Amino acid sequence: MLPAARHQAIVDTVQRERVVRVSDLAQQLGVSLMTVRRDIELLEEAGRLERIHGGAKLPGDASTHEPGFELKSTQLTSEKRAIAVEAAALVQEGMAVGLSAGTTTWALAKELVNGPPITVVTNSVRIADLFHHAAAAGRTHYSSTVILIGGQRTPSDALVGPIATSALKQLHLDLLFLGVHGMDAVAGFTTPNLLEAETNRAFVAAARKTVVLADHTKWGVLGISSIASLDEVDEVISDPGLGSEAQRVLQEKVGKLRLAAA
Amino acid sequence: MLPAARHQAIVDTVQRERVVRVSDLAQQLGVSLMTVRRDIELLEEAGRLERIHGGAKLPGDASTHEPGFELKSTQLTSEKRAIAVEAAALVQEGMAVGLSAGTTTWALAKELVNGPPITVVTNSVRIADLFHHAAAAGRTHYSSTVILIGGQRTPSDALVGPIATSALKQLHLDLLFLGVHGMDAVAGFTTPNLLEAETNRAFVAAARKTVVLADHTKWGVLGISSIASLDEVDEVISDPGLGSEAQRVLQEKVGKLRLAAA
DNA sequence: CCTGGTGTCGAGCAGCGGGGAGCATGGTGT
DNA sequence: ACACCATGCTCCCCGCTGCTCGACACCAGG
Repeated sequence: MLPAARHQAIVDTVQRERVVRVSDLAQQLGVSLMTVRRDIELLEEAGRLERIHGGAKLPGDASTHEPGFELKSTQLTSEKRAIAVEAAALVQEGMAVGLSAGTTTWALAKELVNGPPITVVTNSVRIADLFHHAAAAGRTHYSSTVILIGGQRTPSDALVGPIATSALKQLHLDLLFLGVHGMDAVAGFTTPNLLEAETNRAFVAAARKTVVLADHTKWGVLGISSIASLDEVDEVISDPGLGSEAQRVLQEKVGKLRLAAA
Repeated sequence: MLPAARHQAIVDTVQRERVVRVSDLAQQLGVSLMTVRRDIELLEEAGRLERIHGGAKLPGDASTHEPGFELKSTQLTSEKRAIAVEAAALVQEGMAVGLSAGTTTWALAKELVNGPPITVVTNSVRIADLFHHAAAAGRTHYSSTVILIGGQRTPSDALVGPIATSALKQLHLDLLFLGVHGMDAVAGFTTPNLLEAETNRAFVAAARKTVVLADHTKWGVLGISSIASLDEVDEVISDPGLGSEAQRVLQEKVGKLRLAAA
């Protein structure tokens, strides 16, 4: 067994198991404890793993095992927050408001819990949680009604599938805020998750007015599945980082474009 | 068990259950109370959880000292667990299993995450969370499919209302585990929440076989709303604390009564 | 409001298992 | 044959763990 191959095997194991002990590796690879320790020392210097007492673990694994959400929700917070504030201004007391799953809509939800009482319809467990906890803590005088659409849960905490779409068919929304993964001049609004796209299409169908929330980094990004073409939505809220060409296209196709200053 | 793995397990448990007690963690992880306390201390410094008397909770979670966290978590846990273990034995790989909201069904869910892969249908956000986190942590080889029924959220974390009932009409369950607030010779199985009762009736209608989980303290308790009469369910699982008169009635009306020894 | 009982918390100490330095050995390339 | 490198071994140290005991928090009863 060559050292390089052994190193690779160790890294593989750590990535697979998240944490691994020196003694297990030694037995599994048929080498001594010392050798494994030295390997781990080297690999730590190379930044491929992190050494801990008794073994090794993934580097920087101190955080949650859902890297997507936590990371994304800290990224671009100022732009997202500005977009959320702008969007919240569209909401009036008593409205039935739809919120798709996503980090930008989540930022909006954080604004809305402190706003006037409304009826919220969402397929995001996290967003429903947000309102639920706010109501439980009594932070809002009159609490909003939250309807969580059912279905199967995706890794990004969205509920999708036939249950979700058929539930949406029964509902009518005054206003839908849609988070997207990408927007493009020809492909329109897209997401990488097929099931989520289907659910979002149902959301759009149920809403009288659709507003897309997307920061400027979303322009030109294509997910595999289309949610809607540009002219199917009524408004886009983005931020001033959006290129002038993108602004022109959106202005023309969507009709209404709002740029939220951070 | 490596410290890092243990820390991860603790954080997972806290995120899944919102509140955990030191003693439960110690037993579950096979380490001493002191070790768990020290781990919790470290994890608190890292901001991954918050320490409370007797255990730990999610950081920033409003459900600080709900009236009787102490009480609720210690009360009847052994009976509930015994009932849950007994119930879990009825579940076989690939089944479509319904779980109503409630603490007893939640205890059952904790058993089921480590069991064979099944399809779970529930209206409890907490139970869905449980499976979701277990799957994300990769603790189960083949993860179960979880369908969360939508609707409005009650204070006890159940999703109810027309959305929930209409979603249940589309589904068929091999087996339903129903948690109830009270059972009585004449009133049958009852709950204090009208909306929850309606949803639970929809659950019963969707299931080919219904099993009620209820510890002995539920006997003679009446909620305002009836879910089902005694003869409408196929089996009751309770504990040996159940009075002999109650045993006789249940045996006669339900047909099958199982008492789980703690 | 006070008081007792139960259970939890924290500090200190001892045992144990893993970590690291230095040296001997074997295998390989020159 | 020689030099070099990787490996394994041994001894000593250190961190982790569990135990014990005194202090404190929470709950129940008067």
